[in-house]
Amino acid sequence: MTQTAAAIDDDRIELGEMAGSLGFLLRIAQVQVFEEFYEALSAHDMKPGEFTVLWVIHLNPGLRQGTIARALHIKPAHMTKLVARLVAAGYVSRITPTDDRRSVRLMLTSSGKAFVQRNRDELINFHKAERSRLDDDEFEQFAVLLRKFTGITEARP
Amino acid sequence: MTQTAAAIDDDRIELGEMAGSLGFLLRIAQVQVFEEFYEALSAHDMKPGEFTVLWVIHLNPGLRQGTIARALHIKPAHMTKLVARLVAAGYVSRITPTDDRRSVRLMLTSSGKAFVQRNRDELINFHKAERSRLDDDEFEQFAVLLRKFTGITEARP
DNA sequence: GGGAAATAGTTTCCGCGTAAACTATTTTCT
DNA sequence: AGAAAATAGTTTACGCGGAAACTATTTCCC
Repeated sequence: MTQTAAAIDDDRIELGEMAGSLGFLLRIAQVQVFEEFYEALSAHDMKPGEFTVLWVIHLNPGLRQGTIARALHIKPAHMTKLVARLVAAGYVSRITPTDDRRSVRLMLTSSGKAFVQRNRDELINFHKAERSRLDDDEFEQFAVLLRKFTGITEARP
Repeated sequence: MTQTAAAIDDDRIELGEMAGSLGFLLRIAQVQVFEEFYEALSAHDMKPGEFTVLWVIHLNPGLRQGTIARALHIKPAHMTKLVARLVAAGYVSRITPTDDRRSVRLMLTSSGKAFVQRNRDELINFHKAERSRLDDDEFEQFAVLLRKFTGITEARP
């Protein structure tokens, strides 16, 4: 019997083995991070996925739209719309190269560069140790394990 | 200049400091876990959030719907629909207690109990070390850090 | 060279999850 | 007691993200 005391009194919830489930824990963690991100960024009217794409274009100008989508686990259908928003916002320009007219290569506009420059610290590193329940060492270890778990190394293998 | 080589050759993406962003890493990790979960569970026609709720009801029968929602970071509006699906599937019954007729308390039906019993291992512990890139120690350490990061201890504080 | 297959991206349509407004009930305050 | 405020959950309307089908272009291969 895993069952715990009656629990009809509220706000005392037994999670049991669920507290050992990575799927569950990751979902909660992600929601929390997302909420913080939103709080910090809603002023800029930009969503996490959008800034991530902006950032990757910043570091890899001229990459094909689909390549970025694959790396960030964004589905093509969504990528089309996401890029359209960034273009509409004036941050990104799409270039169809002559050697493969099916594809689209992405660049930052000067406005996009300025935005990334202006917000890089706030948006990328706002998850510093001091703002979380982890100390510096734990924070770093956490990031290491996340990278290993996801298969992300410093540069894509 | 953080910028890396031209990168017009595809499939070699520079993530830069993004690889140190918890928000980014958590998103990728969550997508991967979600995909595995789906693969394993689409046969049962059940989504992660739904099973989580089923599980929590299993461990805490008679809890109020809103209490569960808060603990699992599910918004009330969504909770209503999610519970409706579980009721429609015959797994959950809703009880309006006489002492507070605004509230709804949730119980598993016998069918719901059977479902949880039948699928608990597959659905909760399918993320064992052998299936991930982490070894046993790393896996456990990862879970510990996730719990600390999210503020989830064995029993809700 | 020319049709078949593959590739890049887009469009259409749909479900999940949310915010905001709403209903019903209970609690608080005077 | 009775009005005002708080609480529980629902309904409505909407945006994000995805699957499937589609268009355009390029590559394969006979």
